[in-house]
Parts: sequence; structure tokens; C-alpha cells
Amino acid sequence: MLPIQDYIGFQLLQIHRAHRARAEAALQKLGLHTGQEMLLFQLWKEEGMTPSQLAACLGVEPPTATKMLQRLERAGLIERRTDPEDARIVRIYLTERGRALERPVLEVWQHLEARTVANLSPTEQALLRRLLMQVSANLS
Amino acid sequence: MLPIQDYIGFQLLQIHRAHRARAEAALQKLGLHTGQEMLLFQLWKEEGMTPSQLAACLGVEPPTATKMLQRLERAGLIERRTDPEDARIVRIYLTERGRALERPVLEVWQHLEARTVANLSPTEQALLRRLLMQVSANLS
DNA sequence: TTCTTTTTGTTAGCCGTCTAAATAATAACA
DNA sequence: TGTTATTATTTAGACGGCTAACAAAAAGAA
Repeated sequence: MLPIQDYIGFQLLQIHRAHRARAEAALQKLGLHTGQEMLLFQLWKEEGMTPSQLAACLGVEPPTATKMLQRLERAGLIERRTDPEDARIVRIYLTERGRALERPVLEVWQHLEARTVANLSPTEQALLRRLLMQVSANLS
Repeated sequence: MLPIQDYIGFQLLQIHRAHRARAEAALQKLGLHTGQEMLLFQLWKEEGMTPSQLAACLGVEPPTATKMLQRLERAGLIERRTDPEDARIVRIYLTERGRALERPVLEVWQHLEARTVANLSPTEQALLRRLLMQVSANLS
């Protein structure tokens, strides 16, 4: 009969919201919204991926990726090209403006990550990572 | 230059999504959506709270609480009553149907919490809780 | 008393997320 | 060949979440 605030599930939810709020504030200066940088991370690593592949990398359903891609396209950061060999397939490429965001976004994330694990020793950080991996496996 | 998947921030996001998906699946059988049960938890503890108070308990902005309350009202689980002494203030009360959900929702959460911390010893669970509290403080 | 400020709540509009259903094109089979 | 099944993507519509702007009521000040 624990109060809801003591559940780890509740704690995770609160942390997620706080983390997103921090990310939103920092990404806003770059004209991005939280989550969009995830897609860009994948594209900086490899262009020409399909919406489905991107969705899988992000752990998201295809319609979610579609919507995010529409907004990124409208923002002029990516472009769609239909695959010449299979007209069902769409391939996503970065525009110049999309490529230019790599460094500043990386800095935002590194800064946020540092803040997230502040006051934790390297040992504790490794431990947290391991425990979260177990939780992740439990919920998959 | 870590891949994004190795960031703790990314791990937290994935865990949150997995956790929400599990909660959604279980709550769906009760006619609820993820997050709504949080509001109900507060009301089961104390009725007559105002939207602002509820938002604060949930760590959410007032407009978010307003929307959730509208949906819960439409679903017949809560009702609004204007405070007789101060017409600005709205007080939220449960309906019979809202009260009836306490036990089944609690069971859903206990079950999900057990799954979340499965394969973790009591020591590890306490450790995880402590580390998450630190992360939470870092991001606040 | 009347005007201004503060407080409370809601509306509007955006984004991420989901499921279910529609669309379109390729593949497979009879 | 023509019909059916499968695959890739998008659309529609719901929900949680946010900020900014609005409305209404109470409190305070002149």
C-alpha cells in the first residue's frame, strides 16, 4: 500500500519529464523539439534510411516516425526520396541545414548527460547503467 | 562521441516508453489511459483537491491537468464542483465509478512495479531508488 | 468605492506517442 | 496472365505533455 510517489515506475516518469523539459529548453534554441534530435542522430550516422528503419532505431512505431519526418521536412532539415528500385520505399536524406545541426545538438546532449549523472561517481554511473539495462529487459 | 543509445538519457526515454506501453495495455481493460490513474491515485487519497493542486502532485502543468480532468469527467469517473466560497476555485470529486477503480488500478500498478524491478535483489532495488533520486535532483 | 493586480482555470495550438485503417506498390501464386 | 497476399508508408483520431494567451473572480490600493 505504498504511496504512488514511492514506486520506481513513478520516479522514472518524473525523471523522464524533467529530462525532456531540460532537453526542450536547450533544443529550442536550435529550432528543434525533443525527440527530433533522435532521428537526426541516426541520419548523421547513416543517411538513406527508411522511415521504418528509423522508427526501429528509435524504438518507436512507424506512424510516429512519419509525423516527425513530416515536421523535420517542413523545417527544411531532411528530405524524402522515393527509392528508384521499389516505389514503396522512402529514403530519408539530410539537407545542409540538417547536417549543420550535428555539432550543436551533440553538445546539448553531452551537457545534459553530464547534468543527469552529476554527483554520481563513475562506479555509480556504471551501476546505474547496468540496473537500467535490467529494468529495460524486464519491460521488453 | 558515444553513440546516442549509450546515453543514460536515451535509456531513460526507452524505459519510459516501455513502461508506458505496459501500463497502457493493463489499464485499457479498465477503460483508462496512462497518466489518468495518477490523478485518480491523488483523489483516492483526498477528494476535493483543485486542478492546480492535482497538477502539482503529478508534477505537471495546470493545462495538462485540465485536459485530463475533462476526459475523466466525460468518462464519468470524476465531477467538478465550484467552491462555494471562491468561484475561481474548482474542486474535484470522485463518482462511484471512479472510487470503484481504486482496487483494480492498484493491482495493475503493483503488478507492473514487480515486473519493473524483477531480477533485482532488494539491495539493488534500494540502490536503484537512491540513484534515481539523485538523477531526479540533478534535473530539477 | 473604483481601479488595478493577482490568482485560478480554461482555451488554442503545437509536438510525441499510440492503434486502427487506408493506400499503394511489389511479390507470390494459380 | 490475372488475382491475391504481403510489405512500406501514410492518414485519422485519440491521449499526455507543453507554452502562450484569455477569461473570470477575488484581493488590494488609491
